[in-house]
Amino acid sequence: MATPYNHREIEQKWRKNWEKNPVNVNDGKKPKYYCLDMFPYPSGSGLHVGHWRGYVISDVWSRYKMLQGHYVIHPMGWDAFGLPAENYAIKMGTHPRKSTADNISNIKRQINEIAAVYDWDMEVNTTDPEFYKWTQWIFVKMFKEGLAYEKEFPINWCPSCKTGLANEEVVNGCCERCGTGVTKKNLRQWMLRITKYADRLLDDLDKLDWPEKVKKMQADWIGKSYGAEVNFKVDGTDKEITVYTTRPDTLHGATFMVLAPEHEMAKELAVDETKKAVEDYIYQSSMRSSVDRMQDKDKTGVFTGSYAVNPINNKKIPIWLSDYVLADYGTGAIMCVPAHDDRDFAFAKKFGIPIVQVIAKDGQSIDNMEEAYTDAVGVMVNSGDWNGMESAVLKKEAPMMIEKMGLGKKTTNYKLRDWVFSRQRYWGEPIPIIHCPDCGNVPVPEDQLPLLLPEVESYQPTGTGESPLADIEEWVNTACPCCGKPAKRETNTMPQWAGSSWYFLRYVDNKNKEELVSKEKASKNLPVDMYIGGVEHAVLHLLYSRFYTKFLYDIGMVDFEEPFVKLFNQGMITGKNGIKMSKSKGNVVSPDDLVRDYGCDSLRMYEMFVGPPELDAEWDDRGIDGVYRFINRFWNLVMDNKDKNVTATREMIRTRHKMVYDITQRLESFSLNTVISGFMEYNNKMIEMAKKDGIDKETLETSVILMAPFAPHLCEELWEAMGHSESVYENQWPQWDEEAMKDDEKEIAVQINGKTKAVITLAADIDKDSALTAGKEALGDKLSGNIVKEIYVPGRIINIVMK
RNA sequence: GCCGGUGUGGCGGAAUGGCAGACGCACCAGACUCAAAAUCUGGCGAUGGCAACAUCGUACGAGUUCAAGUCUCGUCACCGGCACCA
Repeated sequence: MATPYNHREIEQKWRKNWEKNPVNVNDGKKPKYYCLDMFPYPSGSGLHVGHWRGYVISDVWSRYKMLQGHYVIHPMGWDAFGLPAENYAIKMGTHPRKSTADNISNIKRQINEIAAVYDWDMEVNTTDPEFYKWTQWIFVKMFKEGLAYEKEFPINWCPSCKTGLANEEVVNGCCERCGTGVTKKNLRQWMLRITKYADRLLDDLDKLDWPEKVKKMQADWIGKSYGAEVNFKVDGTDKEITVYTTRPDTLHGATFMVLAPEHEMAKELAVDETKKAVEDYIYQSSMRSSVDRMQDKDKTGVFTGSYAVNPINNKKIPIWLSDYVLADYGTGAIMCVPAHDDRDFAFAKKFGIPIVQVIAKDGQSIDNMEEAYTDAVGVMVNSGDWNGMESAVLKKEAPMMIEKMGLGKKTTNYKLRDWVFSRQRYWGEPIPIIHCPDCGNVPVPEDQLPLLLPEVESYQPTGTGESPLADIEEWVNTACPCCGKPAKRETNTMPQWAGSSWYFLRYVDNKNKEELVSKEKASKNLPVDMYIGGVEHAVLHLLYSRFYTKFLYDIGMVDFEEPFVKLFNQGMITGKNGIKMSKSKGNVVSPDDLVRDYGCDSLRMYEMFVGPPELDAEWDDRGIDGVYRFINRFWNLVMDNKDKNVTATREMIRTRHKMVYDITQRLESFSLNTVISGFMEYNNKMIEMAKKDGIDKETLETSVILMAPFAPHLCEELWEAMGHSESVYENQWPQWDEEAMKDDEKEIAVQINGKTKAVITLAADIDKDSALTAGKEALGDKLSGNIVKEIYVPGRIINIVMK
């Protein structure tokens, strides 16, 4: 018996060896492959087995690509700005820089336990001034291009985090981070004009090899719709109100109009009798939180006292205010066609407004509509010249027709809003803008970047909704770079997304003092070939990164428009009953003990074995025993047979080629759980063969190479034990030969009417007639009655259909 | 409400329309052992039968097919996303 498997010794040994002789080196000849992990926020609680899974997936993929002859760019870094460190600072008085550094060193130690081929020379940290210099630089560039602008308007405000939020950060009316109900607050904010890129962000989704689900989520978020803007005159005045509608075909059915309470004309439409009610309604709406507005589906509203004129039929229709109309979508005003829109219908019913049907469903007009008919299917009625037209046709043509008639114009709309980019917090990149009374907003000159984040005494946001930076007078007061007169610095900081929107560019040139990334290195190493991370970033991070990349493309910094060619979202590892692992739930499983008891290789393989990588999986410690046993059996098989000089039999050769084929196919389709079960199956098969005739060395060596992406220490050790002085990663990924894979004989199920009655073994190349004859023979007595049909699927099945 | 996804043994899960349950966990029995652990061998969907075997079985109901976990239609359940977007 050979030495038993000792994971501690082996793993220590190879860690040291790899440090001296790295296995993933850029010799300048190999083609590059950029495999990127979503970089972590260095939280205080460290890594659990769920984080491991993602990092193991990307490392398996990286090592597989290495074996296919690539130099793999596989970096890691830290998304280290953000609220937790700042809140910790408020509570404990520790500077975020200190707690962040501590967390990073702890997590780095844990990540090293994974034994991934990360290249730490490429490490980046978003809070490093040498990094955020460029985060600020991009902002200055955007400002100069007119993409960053200031605006005062009611933004999403989290009362608990005491900061403004982007639309993307509001989930069901609550703060994405802390879950507190979001309110509106009127504040001066920095905005990024992401809407200017809406069409490109939408259209370029087609180019991406991403999960359809994520592409759809992004498309839905951008929310492009086609329709028309129609102008309505306010009766008795020369004022006009413009509405946006996707259903201009129903224009004749518009019997009232509703404005958002925040609409600029809301107040002036009130007449003496309605003035008080209108002002009350506007005030009440402003006080309601988003959650409130969303939960309460019951329509509220107030009549302004004014009327508009429907331009298509000159009918007078009342103008109402209601908070079901959103101020920041379309024009903040809508025409209401209660017969063909659910919300308008509910509103009209509640307030007794007439309902006029303009599309006849199934050619019928309905007298007392019970619900709105929202399909654009049917013939137009009550619609003047449009009567008799098909609604579906009219829906497409109406925008152009309306434009020709001079009633409005054809237009498109998006749900995507500009990005609220400023935060009233300390631990983020200072926005490099100086407010000068004479020159207006002046960016900090590029040669003066980075604008360092100053020290503060208190991290607590100020009561006025300003950042703690506002309290540092000597920092705030500065000279205008333009005219030299006294001016004030912007005190807001950037959101956490600022650094993560471009970090993947910096890895490949992280020490460059002159440029964000040199053009040469960018075009040589990017874009990212494979991006691996959780699906929770399907909208925010991925959309922002795409936006930044397109901007950098436009200003000539990079020569690609999409940062991530391929995307893989791994599922979450949960505790029992699918409960998310968290410190507060007490169900966090730390990898540390498992690595100690079973070894890194066993944990890596078990992480892959728990289930399909794209699905969530409940963690169960017990399963790792199975993987550990498998590794031991494999170890013993190789160690006991490596020196026996067995000549390969036909069966051994066949098994080897089949193994290469199966494992490669499963890897290519990212079915990593079945790769592991495949190893187990072939291991069982090899053990069985070894018992009979021994096993040849080439088959053993092949299996070691195939397993190397999954169990690196084990495979290096076995490879060395088999007499090789170079690393197992010096090999090329094995190839299979179709001919060699072919079986001589096949087991064929013999069925009557689709039910298996016998199983026979036939020569693989048998002809149809002989196969059927053999099949019928095997059935014997069971074959009674009239044979209607005989089916032979080579290598699989014989089915005799009888009456 | 709309849009996705999923539904298979006690459990995790596997099956290019072709023998459902690979592989593993747990469990049961046997071997080894003074004994236990470890290891090895065998068993392990349900019902009936001593047995060979038979019947049923992939959420539920229809359908297409020689053949359906897989394709089509409908229903239910759970998960995820969006949610008054005019």
